[in-house]
Amino acid sequence: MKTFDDEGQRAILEPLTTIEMEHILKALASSRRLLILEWLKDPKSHFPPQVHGDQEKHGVCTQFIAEKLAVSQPATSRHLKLLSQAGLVTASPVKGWTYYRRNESNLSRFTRQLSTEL
Amino acid sequence: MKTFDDEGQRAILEPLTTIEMEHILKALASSRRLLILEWLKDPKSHFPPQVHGDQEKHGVCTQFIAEKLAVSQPATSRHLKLLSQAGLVTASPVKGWTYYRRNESNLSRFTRQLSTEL
DNA sequence: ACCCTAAATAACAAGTTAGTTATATAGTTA
DNA sequence: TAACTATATAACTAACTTGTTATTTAGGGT
Repeated sequence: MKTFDDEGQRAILEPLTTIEMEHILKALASSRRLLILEWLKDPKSHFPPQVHGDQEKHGVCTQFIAEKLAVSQPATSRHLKLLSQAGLVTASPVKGWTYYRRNESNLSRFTRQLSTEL
Repeated sequence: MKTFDDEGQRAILEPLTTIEMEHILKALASSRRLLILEWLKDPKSHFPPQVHGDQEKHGVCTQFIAEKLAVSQPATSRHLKLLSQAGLVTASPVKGWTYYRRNESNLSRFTRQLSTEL
């Protein structure tokens, strides 16, 4: 549930629950998943050019991430699912591919809240 | 290794390594350990008065934390060891007791770095 | 319809985490 | 020294995580 402030610009979000914070921390407590988030900051410099979807706009397909992680496609798929369930990345399924990109607003919402609550 | 700025006031610390960041995230990815950190913000309101060491100054003894967590003393000891190894709490062994208190500078160093790097 | 590709899911093995009880260690006190 | 207390460690078990390979699902192209 979210509301908007007077200017309707910045979303004013409910604070993340303790359980959500814990899920996010678990999602981040993995060198592989931290790497994925790091790479997704700048897809162009970390992944080969994508002939189908726009990397900047929709994100990077699972295959590319699996190759760079050097683990199997199913293992990669699970890492991405965990990140996605934690709200740290957004999945965009398009024509057989699934593209993943960072969810910047949730990432910063998390770090802001952690800074004040921890 | 740390150096100090011109006024010698605030410590200027080396940034935490990726591996240290990951250890901290793993230490935080536990509801039990998050609770401990929360309780240690205000020992007086969460623990019985301590006749031996000063709670504010040295921290809270293992027993009290074990009782409040409602898990065994050894399990509690391990949780505290993980937090301590991650640098998030400081252990002060005094006369048979070990007191644990939050390491505020490391906690804020971590949240600051996470905010910029994540 | 058939084949091909990408991704997700299922089933399983290996390693890690988190709990337990029992024991060892260290300091204090009678 | 012996007894008592607080904590840490050892040994074990159960549950969770993370990897694998095999299979299923879903789309697109011929």
